[in-house]
Amino acid sequence: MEKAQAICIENNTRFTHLRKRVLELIWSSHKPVLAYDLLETLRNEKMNAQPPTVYRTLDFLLKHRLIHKIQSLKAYTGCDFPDQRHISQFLICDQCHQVVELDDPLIKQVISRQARKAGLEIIHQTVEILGLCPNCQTNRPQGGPVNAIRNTR
Amino acid sequence: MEKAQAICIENNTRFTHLRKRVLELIWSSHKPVLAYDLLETLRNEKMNAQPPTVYRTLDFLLKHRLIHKIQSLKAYTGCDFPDQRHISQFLICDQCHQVVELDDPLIKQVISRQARKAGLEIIHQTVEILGLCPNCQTNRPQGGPVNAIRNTR
DNA sequence: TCAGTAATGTTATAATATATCATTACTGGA
DNA sequence: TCCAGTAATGATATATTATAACATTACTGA
Repeated sequence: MEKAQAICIENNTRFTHLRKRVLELIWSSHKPVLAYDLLETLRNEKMNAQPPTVYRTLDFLLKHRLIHKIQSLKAYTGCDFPDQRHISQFLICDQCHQVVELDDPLIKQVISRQARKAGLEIIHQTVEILGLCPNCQTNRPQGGPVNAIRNTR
Repeated sequence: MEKAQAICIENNTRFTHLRKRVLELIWSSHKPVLAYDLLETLRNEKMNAQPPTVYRTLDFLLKHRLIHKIQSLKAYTGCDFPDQRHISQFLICDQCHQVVELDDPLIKQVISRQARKAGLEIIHQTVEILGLCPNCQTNRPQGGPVNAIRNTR
């Protein structure tokens, strides 16, 4: 939180109650959070929120690299390394939806190299790896092998 | 198209008019297509389509690996190598939205290795690299550098 | 203090996606 | 050929995710 505060000061912007609260909510969840779940929580706290309230706040937090969006889950998760610029990769458990953030230089480098070889000037890398986490591998549901192709929600 | 046909026969399922037409539409577009754009096209062709018509067909084509979904664009694109099982990476131009499909074994291997190192049993890799394609690099819009963080739509 | 801007409130609506049940069309066996 | 069973599609409704546009409030710095 102090880091978030510091980043806001540095960027000459305000770390308001709303922004702080949303960041807390995202951080306190052990899984990526959906925008409308945040909305509901804020409403329960009598914060009189509407969808734009949430999406604006999420945009702010994304812009200042305090959170990430997991595209394949349409969900938002805290950034583990807010103070250093980095490119993340996400390991997503298909069963419990827990997410691990990697900051793997090797993956980053290989992707960068191959993309540039193809002539692309890179803006952003989205790397989301869906699978079963160690815990869910042992507690499997019915036992059948998981189909590799599916919509991830 | 013959390959699509063959794949359906092999999987003991039907390559109906609807499925064929949707696949044609996706293939004939040089960019990833949105579901509701497909819907509109089908309706213009007097095919009397509703959202489930399109999404069911997309699910079918995804399941049989005839198309891919680009998560960060919420759009669908033809698969360049439908007959061989593979893991794709996508190079997406932020400006013209053109997409190139890579099937890069090195990226695949590095990601697999690092993910397994973290204990994940992999189901699927989503790798989407946003940038500027060679053509759009020369025809830049106003000249300013592009912000690295944004919502990709 | 007050003007300018940043942030939030408010209303409405767009865009994406799925659930459910009804109907039609194909397939394979009697 | 006909019929039963299943695959595919039709149809209606609704859920979920996200943004546009304008009004109001709250902070900041001269």
